[in-house]
Amino acid sequence: MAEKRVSTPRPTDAELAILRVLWQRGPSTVRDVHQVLSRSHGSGYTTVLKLLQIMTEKRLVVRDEAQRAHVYAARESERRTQRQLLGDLVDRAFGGSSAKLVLHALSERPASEEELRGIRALLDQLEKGEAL
Amino acid sequence: MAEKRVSTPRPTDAELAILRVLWQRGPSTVRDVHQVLSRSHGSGYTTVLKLLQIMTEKRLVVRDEAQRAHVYAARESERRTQRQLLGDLVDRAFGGSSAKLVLHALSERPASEEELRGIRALLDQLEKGEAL
DNA sequence: CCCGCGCTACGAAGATCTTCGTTGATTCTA
DNA sequence: TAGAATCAACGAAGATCTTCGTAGCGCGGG
Repeated sequence: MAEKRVSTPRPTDAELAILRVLWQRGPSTVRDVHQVLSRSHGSGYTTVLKLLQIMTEKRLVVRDEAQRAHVYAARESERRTQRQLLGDLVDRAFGGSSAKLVLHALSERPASEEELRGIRALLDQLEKGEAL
Repeated sequence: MAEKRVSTPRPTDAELAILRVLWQRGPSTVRDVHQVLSRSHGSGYTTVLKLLQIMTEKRLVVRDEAQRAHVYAARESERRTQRQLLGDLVDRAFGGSSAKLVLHALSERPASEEELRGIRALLDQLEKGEAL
């Protein structure tokens, strides 16, 4: 008897590239996604199609077959997926400490003034013990 | 003609598990690594050996063959590897914005008072325009 | 001296990922 | 309406990852 996947698996690199297009454009056809990706990626049409078919099986995306050109949409929000990926990385490489990760991230890639203000605001909230 | 890898590739999950043992224990034999991993992982001895051999080819680790039981050590520091993994994730999933990642990380997993102070200190430095 | 144990090396199998060619069906158009 | 364009489906190939069985070597104990 086959196991039933309880949660969506971690998207691979190619799958994440597709998800980013879907998050950015909203529900899209294979052609839509392919045209965006072909610029940066150079991947063929049927490659994108196959990926989307597999992602449908994996339940990373949902497919609307009402029209001849099926319309795909990301199943999980960008935000939620980012959190999952972060959680994975924290566990796999940072021993579970998100603060360590934050320090690395900030020292690696400078953020803008405005972004830093946003982080300070969040710190303030956290120190007040407020839940998010 | 084969291309010469200019930088070490991104470690896979299994490879990262081994690297974490090496970072924690320092230079170790296959047996050492295997004993640590077999508790949590259940992986066989020759599996760990094979991984370490491949990681040697990929230059993720260095091997000292002076003794009959070779001694392996991580080639890149834990810190540097963590930065690379973070940079990858920022590019692949966060559109290059490390600030977005920080916000997610902090709101996902609360940090301690002391850790928050560390982050504030770093923010101060960044706002003064100091390089790191 | 010789056997067995610990160790490396090798190769192969199975899984997953990524790619794309081909086929056949549907829709458009001249 | 016939041919062209568009599309989903399928399968297969090649790459990488992970696993482990087996072979072969050297060392140490009996």
